[in-house]
Amino acid sequence: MKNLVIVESPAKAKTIEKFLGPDFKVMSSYGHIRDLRKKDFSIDIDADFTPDYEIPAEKKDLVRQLKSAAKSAETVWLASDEDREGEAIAWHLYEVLELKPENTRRIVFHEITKPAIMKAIENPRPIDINLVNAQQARRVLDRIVGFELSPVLWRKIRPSLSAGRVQSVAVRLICEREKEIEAFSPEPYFRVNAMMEADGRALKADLPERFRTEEEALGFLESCAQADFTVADVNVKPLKRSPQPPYTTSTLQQDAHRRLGFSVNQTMMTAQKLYEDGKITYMRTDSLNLSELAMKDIAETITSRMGKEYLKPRHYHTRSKGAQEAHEAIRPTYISNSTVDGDDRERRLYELIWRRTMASQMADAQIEKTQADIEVSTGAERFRAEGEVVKFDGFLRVYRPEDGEAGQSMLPPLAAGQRLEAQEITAVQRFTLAPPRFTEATLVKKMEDLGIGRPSTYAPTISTIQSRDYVVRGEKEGEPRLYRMLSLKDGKVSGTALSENTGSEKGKLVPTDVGMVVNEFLTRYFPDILDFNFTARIEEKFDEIAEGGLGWQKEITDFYGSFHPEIDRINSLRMEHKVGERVLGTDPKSGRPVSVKICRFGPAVQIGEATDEEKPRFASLHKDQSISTITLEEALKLFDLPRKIGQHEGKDMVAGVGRFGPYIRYDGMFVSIPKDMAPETISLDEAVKLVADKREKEAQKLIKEFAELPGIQVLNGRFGPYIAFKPDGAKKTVNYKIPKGTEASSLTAADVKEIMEKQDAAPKKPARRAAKAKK
DNA sequence: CAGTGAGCGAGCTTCCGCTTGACTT
Repeated sequence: MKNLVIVESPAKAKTIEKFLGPDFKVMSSYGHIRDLRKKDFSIDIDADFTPDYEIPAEKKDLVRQLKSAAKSAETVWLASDEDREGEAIAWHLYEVLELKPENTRRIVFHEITKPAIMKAIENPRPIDINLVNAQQARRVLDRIVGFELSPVLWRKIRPSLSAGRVQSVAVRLICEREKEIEAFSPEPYFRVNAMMEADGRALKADLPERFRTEEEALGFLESCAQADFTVADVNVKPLKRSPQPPYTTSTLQQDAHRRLGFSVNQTMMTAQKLYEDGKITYMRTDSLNLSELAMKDIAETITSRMGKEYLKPRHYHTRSKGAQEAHEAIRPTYISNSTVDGDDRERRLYELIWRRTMASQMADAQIEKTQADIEVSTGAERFRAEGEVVKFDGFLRVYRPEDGEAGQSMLPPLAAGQRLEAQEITAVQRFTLAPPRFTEATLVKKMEDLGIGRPSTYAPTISTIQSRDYVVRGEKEGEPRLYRMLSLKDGKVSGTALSENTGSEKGKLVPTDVGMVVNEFLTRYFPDILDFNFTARIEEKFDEIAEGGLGWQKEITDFYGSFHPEIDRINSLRMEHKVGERVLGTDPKSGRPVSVKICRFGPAVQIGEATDEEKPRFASLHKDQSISTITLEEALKLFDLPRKIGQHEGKDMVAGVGRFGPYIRYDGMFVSIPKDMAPETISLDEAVKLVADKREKEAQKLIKEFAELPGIQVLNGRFGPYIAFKPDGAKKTVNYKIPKGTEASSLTAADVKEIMEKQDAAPKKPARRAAKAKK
């Protein structure tokens, strides 16, 4: 083999191989091939922070293949991305594959086009060890922060918690926003608008002033009853609107959320599919750049479809902090395809990308904005009517901005001095708005603004803070709120009370008690790490390392020198109360103190102290309760459960609330209590019925068992029939799936045995680190 | 969420950034 080219992504490898011809074999590293060992700290502090790298098990096979390919190649071309991580990947490849300097070349290209790649091949350079060292500094710092901070949380708050340079700041943003919302009290005001008529044509006008009270609003409406309305002046001015740049990961996530209702994860999965199918360019990017070739194609498409007056080639420059711009912006690979095959999501996301890309190279929209002020004869206030006429649609032809005034209607022709007829004037009560909770997409935007996280980590970070129980996607619908509406029609003012929904948390990111407590703790004791500018500041240091002006170990030594003593200090602090603990008062029955805090299994109430003679009693908070708001009464009420409802056939019937919600316990079995009943009030009769229903269901559950296979049952489960096996004396059952197309009721003992053996022999898939890992 | 409802206590948990798997029970 003559040439081996190694890139990071297999989809990229496939494309490049086509450009390069038969003398080149192109393989992929699938990202990093080596990292710090997963479990241990893996940094030798005493040996100048020497990292202990390993090839993860799942990469061993790949590395073997790369190594043998490299051995038989005359020249190896390391073509990983041109950024810090890419340079490190090249270096790790060089080391691990034991490459030789004389036949190794490092090349880079920002766009996957034949000329760009040919040019790269003609301009190889050595591996930039300074850039590699900047990556090592980044990697080592993140490990130090994460692996020293997290254990502090285990000791002081709860096991298995996590903290890190990125996730902890993300949680902080959400917690602080929540505190702003809690501290906010909405102020009512009245907003007035009018439906008017000019020579038989309707127009809408608003009053720029707001009224603070209903009395003031009423007074104004009443004064309007006798008033004349006259156009005072009409102001027409041209307005230019320009398109937005093409998508990056972050803006695509935001726009797909707003316009298509996609979660950040959905967007990334869909984009990944489009990328693998060769329909769009790489989807994890912070670059606004379009290749010359793409610009040319887009220009041609615009010209041929819409005419050259719609074309305006534009180059965009990124403003985002820490952008590394190793790729292009996200764009269609072939702009002439305005749609693609695929499922619904793929088609919609593609179309969005196509529109935004096209628009980014199109002419400004020319708009004529008309503004008319309307005098009220009885007072100084003036109504204002606004209208827009699009003189030339430009980029609006393919992409409409979501927010903003686009779409305002036209006004009928108006002239100064013209009299208008008021049809109806209404004053509607509104309320000042608290700052909005973050959605996944707006959190990503904020993180990008702060330079925290990278395109490849936005979606995973959002998953992490949710799987750690720091943050949940809100489910509360909000509450109805009454508001007043006053209306002036036919000379009479009438008032109505209306209701609207407010405070909905649906789909918004809401901090949990654990999230709040962890955030309070970290911001108090580690303010430097939690500072919104921490990442930006160390990025400057990493840049210096990359430029060769600073040794990476020196930088890490400095950081560790100030960070680690703080860890020791906080660990040794003896705290009288647990972090986040709130003392509610005393239990009137026992006279012992009552407090709420984060316990091993989450937020809980505790009566008494561990040092007391009698052991403390515990009760978990309900899902809708919070450490910060629960009262003593509510807390004590939690100890009313589990409650003995009575006896049935000589056995106790007990109601309680567990990890999976309200339940009835009877004769060693548990039955969930449905939503329309409560454990506090459920009657013995109701409970008996629930138990009977469950027993009946249980009876239907068993499809088959076999005398010769003890402990094995064929059962009817939530997802259909399955085989359950409980080894003798074991606590847990092991389940096996029944192959598709097999009738469960006709299974024989031999069939079952065979299914089980087959699945036992099948290789287990590597454990996924997901939310399921929790107990 | 293929069963379930803490507390014993040994041993475990944890970071960020590159990449895609093989699954839909």
